[in-house]
Amino acid sequence: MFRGVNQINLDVKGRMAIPARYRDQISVQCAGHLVLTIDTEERCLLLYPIDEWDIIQAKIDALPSLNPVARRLQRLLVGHASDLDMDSHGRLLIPALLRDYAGLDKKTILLGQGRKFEIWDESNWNTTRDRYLQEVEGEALPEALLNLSL
Amino acid sequence: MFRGVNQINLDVKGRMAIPARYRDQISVQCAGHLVLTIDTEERCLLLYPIDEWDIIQAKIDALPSLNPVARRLQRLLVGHASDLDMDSHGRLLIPALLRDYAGLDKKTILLGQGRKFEIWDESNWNTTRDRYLQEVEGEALPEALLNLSL
DNA sequence: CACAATTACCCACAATTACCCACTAACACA
DNA sequence: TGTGTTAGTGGGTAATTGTGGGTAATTGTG
Repeated sequence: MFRGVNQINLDVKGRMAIPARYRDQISVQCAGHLVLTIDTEERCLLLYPIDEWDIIQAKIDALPSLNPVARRLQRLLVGHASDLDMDSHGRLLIPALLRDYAGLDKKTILLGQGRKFEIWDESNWNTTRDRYLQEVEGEALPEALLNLSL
Repeated sequence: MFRGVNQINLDVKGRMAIPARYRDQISVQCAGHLVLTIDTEERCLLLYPIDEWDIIQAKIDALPSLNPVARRLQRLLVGHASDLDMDSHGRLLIPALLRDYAGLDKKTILLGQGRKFEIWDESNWNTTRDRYLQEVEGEALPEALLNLSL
């Protein structure tokens, strides 16, 4: 289970150094083999260990391909999915197209989200997070959440 | 069960010394392995023993991830959750991003809250506490609270 | 087939963090 | 009130991690 925020600087080549504390787990789980794709709701990227991605892609493939919503998901998610490998220093080269999609330049945020990571442009993340903090208050919570005691 | 207020000074490296009376329980319960995340209502931090946190994260993970409110909670809570270990002197290094979120500089408050702790900037805590004292007067209590005998 | 652009691999330095040690303050007990 | 013990605080050092950049190999393009 991945969690936690990390501020990471991309270098001029567009490489992102994965924080050391995640590397062991990534090496064990998927031998450093990851898949990066886009998030369809927000301008951020999703980073999956290959084994987790395979499960997701299987689900997407199983959707009825005549359904337009399903087709759209297939094109967006599978279409943008890129295979990445960590280099010897635990870095990932983020493909230029995906960098553009998420508006990444230098300062980026890596967000642990359980089975996957999210990658955000730092300023985009800050504004989005502040928006979330505002919105969470006073909104109708789904029933499952009402019983959540933190 | 943790309880009580403690005024604690962070040192220049951002470390917080856990009061000695809590250390034994923390060591026994979770071998000094804790998780720190943000509170979404107030600008303070929540500190959980790892076993308590695992329960919470499992609940959050189980929420439907297409529900926007659930997504937001996942991003805020899991996204900010950082693993911390007590050092040999019972201190925790508070990550810089979380320190910023809660506005911690030197004088901080550690608040025992049952299964977890809360960490506040001291002046923020004082104003918030005073506000609470004001608000409690004359407010309508939910039924569950009316039957509470203190 | 040659050239340019990109990518993979490697090395070097800078910054951060983990670990350890030392000092001071607080407290309990005689 | 003195003494011993524990807790709190500060900081030094070594190892690890983050960052930058060079060069060779590979790929794409004309």
